[in-house]
Amino acid sequence: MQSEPDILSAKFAALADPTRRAILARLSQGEASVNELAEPFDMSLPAVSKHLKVLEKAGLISRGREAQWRPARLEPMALKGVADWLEHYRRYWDQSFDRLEAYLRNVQQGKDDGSRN
Amino acid sequence: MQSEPDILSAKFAALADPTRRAILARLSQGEASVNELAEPFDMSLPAVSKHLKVLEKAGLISRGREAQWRPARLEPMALKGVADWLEHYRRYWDQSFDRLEAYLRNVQQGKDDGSRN
DNA sequence: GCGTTATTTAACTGTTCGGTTATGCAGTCG
DNA sequence: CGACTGCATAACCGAACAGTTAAATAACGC
Repeated sequence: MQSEPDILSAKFAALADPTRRAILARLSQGEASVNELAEPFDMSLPAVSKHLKVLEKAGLISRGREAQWRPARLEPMALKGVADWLEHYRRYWDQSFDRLEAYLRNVQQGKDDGSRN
Repeated sequence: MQSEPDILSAKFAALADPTRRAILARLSQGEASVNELAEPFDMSLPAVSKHLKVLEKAGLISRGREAQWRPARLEPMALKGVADWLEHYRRYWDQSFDRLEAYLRNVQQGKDDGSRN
């Protein structure tokens, strides 16, 4: 049932909410029930439940079942998918870093041409 | 002008659209005008203009001004911000990272047990 | 079965999003 | 100047989003 089109968009969208990122941070320290997850937030339980559903549809978490609890746990490989997308761009910011480094070297030598900022 | 609250959310939200990711991919090969960027898409120009504004507000691109063109260029350090957030979770998916970490700990203690790899 | 706890679903609401068309505006060219 | 190019803004629209309260479901403990 994960024939979702454009799962990457779903992941990014899920991560675009601070509440959901906080939930992931909490889950990185272990499973938690909905009530536990909701506790830090000034928000109704159904709202948290909805956030969990978004995270689950994005594959970022999965849910278990223990008696009347439905613990959520992190599904880290989903985050790897995001990281893999980003990796393609790493060379661009590393390269910028290199240029900045070169610029700073020049400044230090009193060779700043003033062309930047 | 980047006093935006929750810039990370803005970045994730900007990345959550396949059109915008395609624009970034295009820009990774160099600056481009709005018309050039819009060309591959079955979409009006104002729509693309809006996407660019979203990307710009997220800091992912910046705009120049050359005569009547407003070329967009990639702002890669913004992506680094996203990568840094993700990095915190790397250990959860990357087994070899754990091994590396353990290895480095051991090296630092001069206690390398040679078990890497 | 009954009450309690944990969670989801339903229905509703205001806001944001992604697109449209129409219009405006800046800069270039003749 | 006036026409044309490149792009942005305005106004609008339907769909999706993030929240609410109220009701339903599920599993437990008596």
